[in-house]
Amino acid sequence: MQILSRKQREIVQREQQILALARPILLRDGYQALSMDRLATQMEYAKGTLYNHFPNKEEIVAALAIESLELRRKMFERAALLSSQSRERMMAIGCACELYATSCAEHFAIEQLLRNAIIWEKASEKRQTLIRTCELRAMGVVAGVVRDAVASGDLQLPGMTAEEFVFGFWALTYGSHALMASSPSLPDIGVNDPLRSIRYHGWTLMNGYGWHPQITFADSDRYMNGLVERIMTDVTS
Amino acid sequence: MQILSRKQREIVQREQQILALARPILLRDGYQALSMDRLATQMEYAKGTLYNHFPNKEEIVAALAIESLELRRKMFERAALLSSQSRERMMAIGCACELYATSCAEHFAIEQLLRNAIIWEKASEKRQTLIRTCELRAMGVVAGVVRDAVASGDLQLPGMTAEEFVFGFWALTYGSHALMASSPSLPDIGVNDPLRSIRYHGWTLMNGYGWHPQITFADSDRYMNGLVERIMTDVTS
DNA sequence: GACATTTTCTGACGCTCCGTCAATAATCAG
DNA sequence: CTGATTATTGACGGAGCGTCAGAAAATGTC
Repeated sequence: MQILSRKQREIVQREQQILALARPILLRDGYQALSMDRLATQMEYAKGTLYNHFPNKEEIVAALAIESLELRRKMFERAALLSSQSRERMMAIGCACELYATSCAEHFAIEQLLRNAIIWEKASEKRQTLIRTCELRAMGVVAGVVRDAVASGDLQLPGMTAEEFVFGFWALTYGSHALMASSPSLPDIGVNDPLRSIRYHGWTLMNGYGWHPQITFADSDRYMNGLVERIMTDVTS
Repeated sequence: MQILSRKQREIVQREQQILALARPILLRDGYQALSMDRLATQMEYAKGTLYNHFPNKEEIVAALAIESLELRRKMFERAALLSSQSRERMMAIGCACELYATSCAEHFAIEQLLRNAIIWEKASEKRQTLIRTCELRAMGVVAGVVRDAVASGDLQLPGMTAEEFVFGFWALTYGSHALMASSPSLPDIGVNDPLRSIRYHGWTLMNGYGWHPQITFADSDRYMNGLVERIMTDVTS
Protein backbone atom coordinates (compact mmCIF):
# COMPACT_ATOMS: atom_id res chain seq x y z
CA MET A 1 0.00 0.00 0.00
CA GLN A 2 1.60 3.19 -1.16
CA ILE A 3 0.36 6.67 -0.67
CA LEU A 4 -0.24 8.29 -4.01
CA SER A 5 0.76 11.84 -4.75
CA ARG A 6 -1.78 14.33 -6.00
CA LYS A 7 -0.49 13.78 -9.53
CA GLN A 8 -0.73 10.01 -9.25
CA ARG A 9 -4.27 10.19 -7.94
CA GLU A 10 -5.08 12.50 -10.82
CA ILE A 11 -3.84 9.91 -13.29
CA VAL A 12 -5.77 7.05 -11.74
CA GLN A 13 -8.88 9.16 -11.76
CA ARG A 14 -8.38 10.13 -15.38
CA GLU A 15 -8.37 6.51 -16.42
CA GLN A 16 -11.89 6.20 -15.04
CA GLN A 17 -12.81 9.41 -16.78
CA ILE A 18 -11.69 8.03 -20.11
CA LEU A 19 -13.74 4.89 -19.66
CA ALA A 20 -16.76 6.83 -18.47
CA LEU A 21 -16.56 8.99 -21.56
CA ALA A 22 -15.87 6.16 -23.97
CA ARG A 23 -18.68 3.88 -22.86
CA PRO A 24 -21.64 6.01 -23.98
CA ILE A 25 -19.95 6.80 -27.28
CA LEU A 26 -19.37 3.13 -27.90
CA LEU A 27 -22.96 2.31 -27.06
CA ARG A 28 -24.70 5.10 -28.84
CA ASP A 29 -22.61 5.22 -32.00
CA GLY A 30 -20.66 1.98 -32.12
CA TYR A 31 -17.04 1.03 -32.29
CA GLN A 32 -16.25 2.91 -35.49
CA ALA A 33 -17.51 6.13 -33.98
CA LEU A 34 -15.12 5.87 -31.04
CA SER A 35 -12.23 7.97 -32.29
CA MET A 36 -9.15 8.66 -30.23
CA ASP A 37 -8.96 12.20 -31.58
CA ARG A 38 -12.50 13.01 -30.63
CA LEU A 39 -12.15 11.29 -27.28
CA ALA A 40 -9.08 13.40 -26.55
CA THR A 41 -10.86 16.58 -27.57
CA GLN A 42 -13.80 15.78 -25.34
CA MET A 43 -11.45 14.98 -22.48
CA GLU A 44 -9.62 18.27 -23.10
CA TYR A 45 -6.33 16.42 -23.15
CA ALA A 46 -3.96 15.74 -26.00
CA LYS A 47 -4.16 12.45 -27.81
CA GLY A 48 -0.73 11.46 -26.55
CA THR A 49 -2.02 11.54 -22.99
CA LEU A 50 -4.72 9.05 -23.91
CA TYR A 51 -2.06 6.78 -25.28
CA ASN A 52 -0.24 6.97 -21.94
CA HIS A 53 -3.22 5.21 -20.42
CA PHE A 54 -4.15 2.77 -23.18
CA PRO A 55 -1.72 1.55 -25.85
CA ASN A 56 -4.51 1.40 -28.42
CA LYS A 57 -8.21 1.80 -28.96
CA GLU A 58 -8.95 -1.86 -28.47
CA GLU A 59 -7.58 -1.79 -24.95
CA ILE A 60 -10.22 0.75 -23.99
CA VAL A 61 -12.91 -1.59 -25.24
CA ALA A 62 -11.28 -4.48 -23.38
CA ALA A 63 -11.18 -2.45 -20.18
CA LEU A 64 -14.86 -1.65 -20.54
CA ALA A 65 -15.62 -5.29 -21.24
CA ILE A 66 -13.92 -6.31 -18.02
CA GLU A 67 -16.21 -3.98 -16.09
CA SER A 68 -19.17 -5.56 -17.86
CA LEU A 69 -18.01 -9.12 -17.22
CA GLU A 70 -17.55 -8.27 -13.55
CA LEU A 71 -21.09 -6.98 -13.36
CA ARG A 72 -22.44 -10.14 -14.90
CA ARG A 73 -20.46 -12.33 -12.54
CA LYS A 74 -21.83 -10.41 -9.58
CA MET A 75 -25.36 -10.81 -10.90
CA PHE A 76 -24.76 -14.54 -11.30
CA GLU A 77 -23.43 -14.85 -7.79
CA ARG A 78 -26.39 -13.07 -6.31
CA ALA A 79 -28.83 -15.06 -8.40
CA ALA A 80 -27.24 -18.30 -7.25
CA LEU A 81 -27.96 -17.34 -3.64
CA LEU A 82 -31.63 -16.56 -4.14
CA SER A 83 -32.84 -20.03 -3.30
CA SER A 84 -31.70 -23.20 -1.62
CA GLN A 85 -33.27 -25.42 -4.26
CA SER A 86 -30.81 -26.24 -7.05
CA ARG A 87 -33.27 -25.92 -9.89
CA GLU A 88 -34.52 -22.56 -8.72
CA ARG A 89 -30.95 -21.35 -8.39
CA MET A 90 -30.28 -22.32 -11.98
CA MET A 91 -33.44 -20.64 -13.15
CA ALA A 92 -32.48 -17.52 -11.23
CA ILE A 93 -29.19 -17.46 -13.10
CA GLY A 94 -31.17 -17.75 -16.32
CA CYS A 95 -33.19 -14.73 -15.23
CA ALA A 96 -29.98 -12.89 -14.44
CA CYS A 97 -28.82 -13.60 -17.99
CA GLU A 98 -32.02 -12.19 -19.37
CA LEU A 99 -31.82 -9.15 -17.13
CA TYR A 100 -28.22 -8.57 -18.07
CA ALA A 101 -28.92 -8.71 -21.78
CA THR A 102 -32.04 -6.54 -21.61
CA SER A 103 -31.67 -4.06 -18.77
CA CYS A 104 -27.90 -3.87 -19.10
CA ALA A 105 -27.91 -4.03 -22.88
CA GLU A 106 -24.95 -1.64 -23.01
CA HIS A 107 -22.83 -4.17 -21.17
CA PHE A 108 -23.97 -7.07 -23.28
CA ALA A 109 -23.18 -5.09 -26.43
CA ILE A 110 -19.64 -4.41 -25.26
CA GLU A 111 -19.11 -8.05 -24.41
CA GLN A 112 -20.17 -8.92 -27.92
CA LEU A 113 -17.80 -6.35 -29.35
CA LEU A 114 -14.97 -8.14 -27.61
CA ARG A 115 -15.85 -11.35 -29.41
CA ASN A 116 -14.60 -9.64 -32.53
CA ALA A 117 -11.26 -11.12 -33.49
CA ILE A 118 -9.58 -7.81 -34.24
CA ILE A 119 -10.38 -6.27 -30.89
CA TRP A 120 -9.51 -9.40 -28.97
CA GLU A 121 -6.18 -9.87 -30.69
CA LYS A 122 -5.03 -6.31 -30.16
CA ALA A 123 -5.83 -6.39 -26.46
CA SER A 124 -2.85 -6.84 -24.14
CA GLU A 125 -1.89 -10.22 -22.76
CA LYS A 126 -2.69 -8.94 -19.29
CA ARG A 127 -6.25 -7.94 -20.11
CA GLN A 128 -6.78 -11.11 -22.12
CA THR A 129 -6.00 -13.28 -19.12
CA LEU A 130 -8.08 -11.01 -16.92
CA ILE A 131 -11.03 -11.53 -19.24
CA ARG A 132 -10.49 -15.27 -19.30
CA THR A 133 -10.47 -15.28 -15.52
CA CYS A 134 -13.76 -13.40 -15.47
CA GLU A 135 -15.30 -15.95 -17.79
CA LEU A 136 -13.86 -18.81 -15.79
CA ARG A 137 -15.31 -17.46 -12.58
CA ALA A 138 -18.75 -16.93 -14.07
CA MET A 139 -18.64 -20.47 -15.39
CA GLY A 140 -17.52 -21.60 -11.94
CA VAL A 141 -20.57 -20.09 -10.29
CA VAL A 142 -22.98 -21.86 -12.61
CA ALA A 143 -21.08 -25.14 -12.66
CA GLY A 144 -21.13 -24.98 -8.86
CA VAL A 145 -24.91 -24.91 -8.88
CA VAL A 146 -24.92 -27.89 -11.22
CA ARG A 147 -22.55 -29.82 -8.97
CA ASP A 148 -24.71 -29.05 -5.96
CA ALA A 149 -27.70 -30.33 -7.87
CA VAL A 150 -25.86 -33.56 -8.63
CA ALA A 151 -24.73 -33.88 -5.03
CA SER A 152 -28.24 -33.41 -3.70
CA GLY A 153 -29.65 -35.94 -6.13
CA ASP A 154 -31.78 -33.40 -8.04
CA LEU A 155 -29.87 -34.05 -11.26
CA GLN A 156 -27.86 -36.74 -12.96
CA LEU A 157 -25.21 -35.68 -15.47
CA PRO A 158 -25.42 -37.80 -18.63
CA GLY A 159 -21.76 -38.47 -19.35
CA MET A 160 -20.56 -34.91 -19.54
CA THR A 161 -18.75 -32.54 -17.22
CA ALA A 162 -20.68 -29.91 -15.27
CA GLU A 163 -19.06 -27.30 -17.50
CA GLU A 164 -20.17 -29.03 -20.67
CA PHE A 165 -23.64 -29.17 -19.19
CA VAL A 166 -23.53 -25.44 -18.47
CA PHE A 167 -22.22 -24.76 -21.96
CA GLY A 168 -25.58 -25.74 -23.38
CA PHE A 169 -27.38 -23.09 -21.36
CA TRP A 170 -24.67 -20.58 -22.09
CA ALA A 171 -25.04 -21.21 -25.82
CA LEU A 172 -28.83 -21.00 -25.57
CA THR A 173 -28.89 -17.69 -23.72
CA TYR A 174 -25.93 -16.09 -25.44
CA GLY A 175 -27.17 -17.22 -28.83
CA SER A 176 -30.68 -15.93 -28.31
CA HIS A 177 -29.58 -12.52 -27.11
CA ALA A 178 -26.99 -12.21 -29.84
CA LEU A 179 -29.61 -13.10 -32.44
CA MET A 180 -32.10 -10.69 -30.93
CA ALA A 181 -29.57 -7.89 -31.00
CA SER A 182 -28.53 -8.54 -34.58
CA SER A 183 -31.79 -9.67 -36.17
CA PRO A 184 -34.29 -6.92 -35.39
CA SER A 185 -36.76 -8.56 -37.73
CA LEU A 186 -37.37 -11.67 -35.63
CA PRO A 187 -41.09 -10.91 -35.27
CA ASP A 188 -41.36 -10.77 -39.06
CA ILE A 189 -39.97 -14.30 -39.18
CA GLY A 190 -42.64 -15.49 -36.75
CA VAL A 191 -40.69 -15.25 -33.50
CA ASN A 192 -43.05 -12.93 -31.68
CA ASP A 193 -41.74 -13.21 -28.15
CA PRO A 194 -38.18 -14.48 -28.26
CA LEU A 195 -37.49 -13.88 -24.57
CA ARG A 196 -40.45 -15.91 -23.44
CA SER A 197 -39.66 -18.68 -25.86
CA ILE A 198 -36.08 -18.88 -24.64
CA ARG A 199 -37.22 -19.19 -21.05
CA TYR A 200 -39.38 -22.12 -22.05
CA HIS A 201 -36.54 -23.70 -23.94
CA GLY A 202 -34.26 -23.39 -20.95
CA TRP A 203 -36.79 -25.00 -18.66
CA THR A 204 -37.57 -27.73 -21.13
CA LEU A 205 -33.89 -28.48 -21.36
CA MET A 206 -33.74 -28.83 -17.58
CA ASN A 207 -36.85 -30.99 -17.68
CA GLY A 208 -35.25 -33.07 -20.41
CA TYR A 209 -32.28 -33.77 -18.16
CA GLY A 210 -34.68 -34.71 -15.38
CA TRP A 211 -33.64 -31.85 -13.17
CA HIS A 212 -35.90 -32.09 -10.14
CA PRO A 213 -38.48 -30.63 -9.57
CA GLN A 214 -39.96 -30.72 -13.07
CA ILE A 215 -41.90 -27.66 -14.15
CA THR A 216 -44.91 -27.80 -16.43
CA PHE A 217 -45.78 -25.01 -18.80
CA ALA A 218 -48.98 -24.48 -16.86
CA ASP A 219 -47.11 -23.00 -13.85
CA SER A 220 -44.25 -21.60 -15.84
CA ASP A 221 -45.56 -18.13 -16.60
CA ARG A 222 -46.77 -17.50 -13.10
CA TYR A 223 -43.64 -19.05 -11.67
CA MET A 224 -41.51 -16.94 -13.90
CA ASN A 225 -43.14 -13.69 -12.99
CA GLY A 226 -42.65 -14.26 -9.27
CA LEU A 227 -39.05 -15.32 -9.71
CA VAL A 228 -38.19 -12.55 -12.13
CA GLU A 229 -39.57 -9.95 -9.77
CA ARG A 230 -37.57 -11.29 -6.87
CA ILE A 231 -34.41 -11.34 -8.91
CA MET A 232 -35.09 -7.96 -10.44
CA THR A 233 -35.32 -6.30 -7.06
CA ASP A 234 -32.49 -8.30 -5.58
CA VAL A 235 -29.92 -8.44 -8.33
CA THR A 236 -30.18 -4.89 -9.57
CA SER A 237 -29.94 -3.21 -6.20
CA MET B 1 -34.23 -12.04 -71.08
CA GLN B 2 -31.79 -9.77 -72.79
CA ILE B 3 -28.72 -10.75 -74.67
CA LEU B 4 -25.68 -9.22 -73.09
CA SER B 5 -22.93 -7.67 -75.13
CA ARG B 6 -19.35 -8.78 -74.67
CA LYS B 7 -18.74 -5.80 -72.46
CA GLN B 8 -21.75 -6.48 -70.31
CA ARG B 9 -20.78 -10.11 -69.84
CA GLU B 10 -17.32 -8.94 -68.90
CA ILE B 11 -18.78 -6.75 -66.18
CA VAL B 12 -20.97 -9.47 -64.75
CA GLN B 13 -18.02 -11.78 -64.70
CA ARG B 14 -15.84 -9.23 -62.97
CA GLU B 15 -18.30 -9.00 -60.14
CA GLN B 16 -17.73 -12.69 -59.46
CA GLN B 17 -14.03 -12.13 -59.74
CA ILE B 18 -14.14 -9.44 -57.06
CA LEU B 19 -16.05 -11.70 -54.70
CA ALA B 20 -13.79 -14.65 -55.40
CA LEU B 21 -10.79 -12.51 -54.59
CA ALA B 22 -12.29 -10.87 -51.54
CA ARG B 23 -13.49 -14.04 -49.82
CA PRO B 24 -10.12 -15.61 -49.05
CA ILE B 25 -8.73 -12.26 -47.88
CA LEU B 26 -11.66 -11.80 -45.56
CA LEU B 27 -11.26 -15.29 -44.18
CA ARG B 28 -7.52 -15.43 -43.82
CA ASP B 29 -6.91 -11.93 -42.56
CA GLY B 30 -10.26 -10.58 -41.41
CA TYR B 31 -12.39 -7.62 -42.25
CA GLN B 32 -9.79 -4.98 -41.43
CA ALA B 33 -7.35 -6.54 -43.84
CA LEU B 34 -9.78 -6.28 -46.74
CA SER B 35 -8.68 -3.00 -48.31
CA MET B 36 -10.26 -1.57 -51.41
CA ASP B 37 -6.90 -0.28 -52.60
CA ARG B 38 -5.23 -3.66 -52.29
CA LEU B 39 -8.23 -5.42 -53.77
CA ALA B 40 -8.06 -3.11 -56.78
CA THR B 41 -4.34 -3.67 -57.19
CA GLN B 42 -4.79 -7.42 -57.06
CA MET B 43 -7.61 -7.18 -59.57
CA GLU B 44 -5.41 -5.05 -61.81
CA TYR B 45 -8.21 -2.50 -62.05
CA ALA B 46 -8.47 0.99 -60.66
CA LYS B 47 -10.25 1.55 -57.40
CA GLY B 48 -12.97 3.51 -59.13
CA THR B 49 -13.95 0.44 -61.12
CA LEU B 50 -14.45 -1.48 -57.91
CA TYR B 51 -16.76 1.24 -56.75
CA ASN B 52 -18.77 0.85 -59.93
CA HIS B 53 -19.65 -2.63 -58.75
CA PHE B 54 -20.06 -2.07 -55.02
CA PRO B 55 -20.86 1.30 -53.46
CA ASN B 56 -18.76 0.47 -50.41
CA LYS B 57 -16.73 -2.20 -48.70
CA GLU B 58 -19.61 -3.44 -46.61
CA GLU B 59 -21.61 -4.32 -49.70
CA ILE B 60 -18.92 -6.77 -50.72
CA VAL B 61 -19.20 -8.49 -47.38
CA ALA B 62 -22.98 -8.50 -47.68
CA ALA B 63 -22.77 -10.05 -51.15
CA LEU B 64 -20.49 -12.78 -49.82
CA ALA B 65 -22.83 -13.34 -46.90
CA ILE B 66 -25.72 -13.91 -49.27
CA GLU B 67 -23.75 -16.64 -51.00
CA SER B 68 -23.10 -18.21 -47.61
CA LEU B 69 -26.71 -17.98 -46.50
CA GLU B 70 -27.78 -19.61 -49.74
CA LEU B 71 -25.39 -22.49 -49.12
CA ARG B 72 -26.79 -23.02 -45.65
CA ARG B 73 -30.34 -22.97 -46.87
CA LYS B 74 -29.50 -25.59 -49.47
CA MET B 75 -27.86 -27.75 -46.82
CA PHE B 76 -30.96 -27.41 -44.65
CA GLU B 77 -33.23 -28.37 -47.50
CA ARG B 78 -31.22 -31.44 -48.31
CA ALA B 79 -30.99 -32.44 -44.67
CA ALA B 80 -34.75 -32.12 -44.27
CA LEU B 81 -35.21 -34.67 -47.07
CA LEU B 82 -32.91 -37.31 -45.61
CA SER B 83 -35.61 -39.10 -43.68
CA SER B 84 -39.35 -39.45 -43.52
CA GLN B 85 -39.41 -39.43 -39.73
CA SER B 86 -39.86 -35.91 -38.35
CA ARG B 87 -37.42 -36.24 -35.50
CA GLU B 88 -34.69 -37.61 -37.72
CA ARG B 89 -35.27 -34.79 -40.15
CA MET B 90 -34.79 -32.26 -37.37
CA MET B 91 -31.66 -34.00 -36.18
CA ALA B 92 -30.34 -34.02 -39.72
CA ILE B 93 -30.79 -30.26 -39.83
CA GLY B 94 -28.87 -30.05 -36.59
CA CYS B 95 -26.08 -32.02 -38.21
CA ALA B 96 -26.20 -29.69 -41.18
CA CYS B 97 -25.71 -26.78 -38.78
CA GLU B 98 -22.72 -28.46 -37.27
CA LEU B 99 -21.29 -29.28 -40.66
CA TYR B 100 -21.85 -25.76 -41.87
CA ALA B 101 -20.09 -24.21 -38.90
CA THR B 102 -17.17 -26.62 -38.95
CA SER B 103 -16.52 -27.72 -42.52
CA CYS B 104 -17.71 -24.43 -44.00
CA ALA B 105 -16.22 -22.30 -41.24
CA GLU B 106 -15.42 -19.60 -43.79
CA HIS B 107 -19.09 -19.16 -44.54
CA PHE B 108 -20.10 -19.15 -40.91
CA ALA B 109 -17.45 -16.52 -40.17
CA ILE B 110 -18.80 -14.24 -42.89
CA GLU B 111 -22.32 -14.65 -41.60
CA GLN B 112 -21.11 -13.58 -38.19
CA LEU B 113 -19.36 -10.59 -39.68
CA LEU B 114 -22.69 -9.46 -41.06
CA ARG B 115 -24.18 -9.47 -37.58
CA ASN B 116 -21.94 -6.50 -36.92
CA ALA B 117 -24.03 -3.36 -36.80
CA ILE B 118 -21.69 -1.25 -38.92
CA ILE B 119 -21.56 -3.67 -41.80
CA TRP B 120 -25.26 -4.37 -41.68
CA GLU B 121 -26.25 -0.72 -41.62
CA LYS B 122 -24.04 0.26 -44.54
CA ALA B 123 -25.39 -2.50 -46.73
CA SER B 124 -27.93 -1.44 -49.34
CA GLU B 125 -31.64 -1.77 -48.75
CA LYS B 126 -31.78 -4.27 -51.58
CA ARG B 127 -29.21 -6.61 -50.10
CA GLN B 128 -30.70 -6.23 -46.65
CA THR B 129 -34.07 -7.50 -47.82
CA LEU B 130 -32.34 -10.23 -49.80
CA ILE B 131 -30.58 -11.36 -46.64
CA ARG B 132 -33.81 -11.27 -44.67
CA THR B 133 -35.44 -13.40 -47.33
CA CYS B 134 -32.63 -15.94 -47.07
CA GLU B 135 -33.10 -16.11 -43.32
CA LEU B 136 -36.84 -16.37 -43.68
CA ARG B 137 -36.54 -19.25 -46.09
CA ALA B 138 -34.10 -21.15 -43.90
CA MET B 139 -36.46 -20.65 -40.99
CA GLY B 140 -39.30 -21.84 -43.21
CA VAL B 141 -37.56 -25.11 -43.96
CA VAL B 142 -37.05 -25.92 -40.28
CA ALA B 143 -40.46 -24.66 -39.19
CA GLY B 144 -41.92 -26.85 -41.91
CA VAL B 145 -40.36 -29.92 -40.34
CA VAL B 146 -41.79 -28.89 -36.97
CA ARG B 147 -45.24 -28.43 -38.47
CA ASP B 148 -45.04 -31.83 -40.10
CA ALA B 149 -44.10 -33.30 -36.74
CA VAL B 150 -47.12 -31.69 -35.14
CA ALA B 151 -49.37 -32.85 -37.97
CA SER B 152 -48.16 -36.42 -37.68
CA GLY B 153 -48.61 -36.42 -33.92
CA ASP B 154 -44.90 -36.82 -33.14
CA LEU B 155 -44.80 -33.49 -31.33
CA GLN B 156 -47.08 -31.12 -29.45
CA LEU B 157 -46.18 -27.43 -29.43
CA PRO B 158 -46.49 -25.99 -25.92
CA GLY B 159 -48.17 -22.65 -26.57
CA MET B 160 -45.67 -21.25 -29.00
CA THR B 161 -45.44 -20.87 -32.74
CA ALA B 162 -43.39 -23.30 -34.80
CA GLU B 163 -40.96 -20.44 -35.41
CA GLU B 164 -40.55 -19.71 -31.72
CA PHE B 165 -39.92 -23.39 -31.22
CA VAL B 166 -37.24 -23.35 -33.90
CA PHE B 167 -35.74 -20.21 -32.41
CA GLY B 168 -34.57 -22.23 -29.42
CA PHE B 169 -32.58 -24.61 -31.59
CA TRP B 170 -31.31 -21.73 -33.66
CA ALA B 171 -30.07 -19.96 -30.54
CA LEU B 172 -28.51 -23.14 -29.23
CA THR B 173 -26.58 -23.94 -32.39
CA TYR B 174 -25.73 -20.39 -33.35
CA GLY B 175 -24.69 -19.56 -29.80
CA SER B 176 -22.48 -22.58 -29.43
CA HIS B 177 -20.66 -22.06 -32.70
CA ALA B 178 -20.26 -18.35 -32.06
CA LEU B 179 -18.84 -19.08 -28.62
CA MET B 180 -16.53 -21.74 -30.01
CA ALA B 181 -15.25 -19.36 -32.63
CA SER B 182 -14.65 -16.52 -30.20
CA SER B 183 -13.60 -18.38 -27.05
CA PRO B 184 -10.71 -20.57 -28.10
CA SER B 185 -10.07 -21.41 -24.47
CA LEU B 186 -13.25 -23.41 -23.90
CA PRO B 187 -11.30 -26.57 -23.01
CA ASP B 188 -9.49 -24.59 -20.30
CA ILE B 189 -12.87 -23.74 -18.81
CA GLY B 190 -13.80 -27.40 -18.68
CA VAL B 191 -15.75 -27.68 -21.93
CA ASN B 192 -13.70 -30.41 -23.53
CA ASP B 193 -15.94 -31.44 -26.40
CA PRO B 194 -18.35 -28.56 -27.11
CA LEU B 195 -19.70 -30.08 -30.33
CA ARG B 196 -20.65 -33.34 -28.70
CA SER B 197 -22.20 -31.57 -25.76
CA ILE B 198 -24.30 -29.36 -28.01
CA ARG B 199 -25.62 -32.39 -29.87
CA TYR B 200 -26.71 -33.86 -26.57
CA HIS B 201 -28.35 -30.63 -25.53
CA GLY B 202 -30.26 -30.46 -28.78
CA TRP B 203 -31.52 -33.98 -28.38
CA THR B 204 -32.40 -33.47 -24.76
CA LEU B 205 -34.37 -30.42 -25.73
CA MET B 206 -36.32 -32.50 -28.24
CA ASN B 207 -36.81 -35.19 -25.60
CA GLY B 208 -37.98 -32.50 -23.19
CA TYR B 209 -40.68 -31.46 -25.62
CA GLY B 210 -41.66 -35.09 -26.01
CA TRP B 211 -40.69 -35.24 -29.66
CA HIS B 212 -41.30 -38.83 -30.66
CA PRO B 213 -39.33 -41.10 -30.81
CA GLN B 214 -37.31 -40.32 -27.68
CA ILE B 215 -33.60 -40.99 -27.85
CA THR B 216 -31.55 -42.15 -24.88
CA PHE B 217 -27.92 -41.25 -24.46
CA ALA B 218 -27.07 -44.90 -24.75
CA ASP B 219 -27.86 -44.97 -28.50
CA SER B 220 -27.03 -41.37 -29.13
CA ASP B 221 -23.36 -41.67 -30.04
CA ARG B 222 -23.86 -44.60 -32.34
CA TYR B 223 -26.98 -43.02 -33.78
CA MET B 224 -25.15 -39.80 -34.33
CA ASN B 225 -22.25 -41.32 -36.15
CA GLY B 226 -24.51 -43.11 -38.61
CA LEU B 227 -26.61 -40.03 -39.25
CA VAL B 228 -23.65 -37.68 -39.51
CA GLU B 229 -22.00 -39.89 -42.07
CA ARG B 230 -25.13 -40.07 -44.16
CA ILE B 231 -25.55 -36.34 -44.05
CA MET B 232 -21.88 -35.67 -44.64
CA THR B 233 -21.89 -37.63 -47.86
CA ASP B 234 -25.25 -36.37 -48.98
CA VAL B 235 -25.21 -32.73 -48.06
CA THR B 236 -21.68 -31.90 -49.13
CA SER B 237 -21.88 -33.49 -52.54
C1' DG C 1 -14.64 4.97 -92.09
C1' DA C 2 -15.48 9.38 -89.58
C1' DC C 3 -17.59 11.59 -86.11
C1' DA C 4 -20.82 12.07 -82.03
C1' DT C 5 -22.59 10.18 -77.90
C1' DT C 6 -22.77 7.23 -74.26
C1' DT C 7 -20.56 4.24 -71.15
C1' DT C 8 -16.68 2.76 -68.59
C1' DC C 9 -12.30 3.40 -66.42
C1' DT C 10 -8.73 5.83 -63.95
C1' DG C 11 -5.92 7.51 -60.16
C1' DA C 12 -4.94 11.80 -57.80
C1' DC C 13 -7.33 14.15 -54.16
C1' DG C 14 -9.72 15.31 -49.74
C1' DC C 15 -10.80 13.54 -45.62
C1' DT C 16 -10.52 10.86 -41.35
C1' DC C 17 -8.27 8.11 -38.27
C1' DC C 18 -4.46 5.64 -35.79
C1' DG C 19 -0.30 5.62 -33.28
C1' DT C 20 4.53 7.96 -32.71
C1' DC C 21 7.90 10.93 -30.95
C1' DA C 22 10.72 14.97 -30.37
C1' DA C 23 10.02 18.99 -27.99
C1' DT C 24 7.98 21.25 -24.10
C1' DA C 25 6.06 21.70 -19.48
C1' DA C 26 5.35 20.07 -14.87
C1' DT C 27 6.93 17.71 -10.86
C1' DC C 28 10.20 16.05 -7.66
C1' DA C 29 14.56 15.22 -4.96
C1' DG C 30 18.45 16.99 -2.87
C1' DC D 1 17.27 26.71 -6.57
C1' DT D 2 18.64 23.31 -9.91
C1' DG D 3 19.23 19.22 -12.27
C1' DA D 4 16.75 14.91 -13.16
C1' DT D 5 12.70 12.57 -13.88
C1' DT D 6 8.15 12.22 -15.38
C1' DA D 7 4.03 13.80 -17.89
C1' DT D 8 1.93 16.32 -21.75
C1' DT D 9 1.51 18.03 -26.24
C1' DG D 10 0.26 18.19 -31.08
C1' DA D 11 2.43 18.01 -35.59
C1' DC D 12 3.59 14.19 -38.47
C1' DG D 13 3.77 9.79 -41.21
C1' DG D 14 1.11 6.38 -42.95
C1' DA D 15 -3.04 3.97 -44.38
C1' DG D 16 -7.60 3.54 -45.79
C1' DC D 17 -12.27 5.10 -47.73
C1' DG D 18 -14.94 7.14 -51.14
C1' DT D 19 -15.17 10.92 -54.97
C1' DC D 20 -14.98 12.96 -59.33
C1' DA D 21 -13.12 15.36 -63.34
C1' DG D 22 -11.05 13.94 -67.13
C1' DA D 23 -9.17 10.04 -70.22
C1' DA D 24 -10.29 6.01 -72.75
C1' DA D 25 -13.18 2.71 -74.77
C1' DA D 26 -17.46 1.20 -76.62
C1' DT D 27 -21.47 2.07 -79.12
C1' DG D 28 -24.46 4.45 -82.34
C1' DT D 29 -25.19 7.23 -86.66
C1' DC D 30 -24.50 8.65 -91.22
